[in-house]
Amino acid sequence: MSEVKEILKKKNLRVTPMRLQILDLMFHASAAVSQKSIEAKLKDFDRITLYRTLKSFEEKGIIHKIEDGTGLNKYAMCADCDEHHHHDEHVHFNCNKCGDTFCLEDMEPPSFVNKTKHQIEQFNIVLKGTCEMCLN
Amino acid sequence: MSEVKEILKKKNLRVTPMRLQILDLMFHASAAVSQKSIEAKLKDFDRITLYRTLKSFEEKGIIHKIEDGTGLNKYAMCADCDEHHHHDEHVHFNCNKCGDTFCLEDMEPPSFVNKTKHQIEQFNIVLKGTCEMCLN
DNA sequence: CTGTGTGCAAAGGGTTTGCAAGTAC
DNA sequence: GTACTTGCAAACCCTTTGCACACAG
Repeated sequence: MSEVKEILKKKNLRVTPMRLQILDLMFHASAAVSQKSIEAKLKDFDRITLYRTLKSFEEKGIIHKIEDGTGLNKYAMCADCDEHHHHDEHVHFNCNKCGDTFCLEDMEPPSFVNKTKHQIEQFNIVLKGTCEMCLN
Repeated sequence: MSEVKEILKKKNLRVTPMRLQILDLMFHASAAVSQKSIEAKLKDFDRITLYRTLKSFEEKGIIHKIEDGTGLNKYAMCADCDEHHHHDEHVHFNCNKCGDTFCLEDMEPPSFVNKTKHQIEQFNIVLKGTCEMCLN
């Protein structure tokens, strides 16, 4: 709990019980979390405020949004992002069976040689398949 | 107009004016089209029916949905899809300036060597940047 | 004390469902 | 004629906005 407290202070966000619990939940999650799953676990907090909380976390570079194609936006802690730039150009993986989404920090993103006439600046890659847990 | 008529017949969908016009629009579009842009061009048709039309086209493998990260879902004709399988594993490109999205049919998708413990089966790649038109 | 954060109510937007009338074949 | 398709109304869900109260610093 004290780690996440430090994160909030470092980003000049006020330390409130709601923020602590949300951030703690994400800090210890093994997969990216959807807003829905946060609501389910933290029932007593207001759903609308949760939108604002996630938005401010995202703006400060504490978390990043993952569009994994399931329709549900998910969020995960940023490894090295800040309010100026999101370094979220790593590969994401979404399991077709359990629906969980992970950041594949260890996987090298492919270099896109610019064969098209368009100028490539960023990219978003989501791999899909069966995750380690569901394979066994 | 006769090409799209053949497509509908081949997929066992009834040939109606609405379907012809929607499909014709997508057939001749240079970029993927959003539902909003279809509504703008085909004002006289019912918005709700358009949802169902796009859904049935997608289910029959005539078009595929592209989630380009703009929030607006877009659709493009499938090169070689059918009701059993979508071969939409080509790379997509989204322009930050004009917002247009293209299928990069010519770009070879990278082969993902399975370095993770998860089993990779499909992928979704969206490149972002500035398109040819906006560069000039 | 001051400004930020929270909760509630309401509004907004996109999407889906139900049903009767219309139309392709 | 029959089954599919359409249009309209209403419902549903997710997300945003406005505002008064509560609370962190």
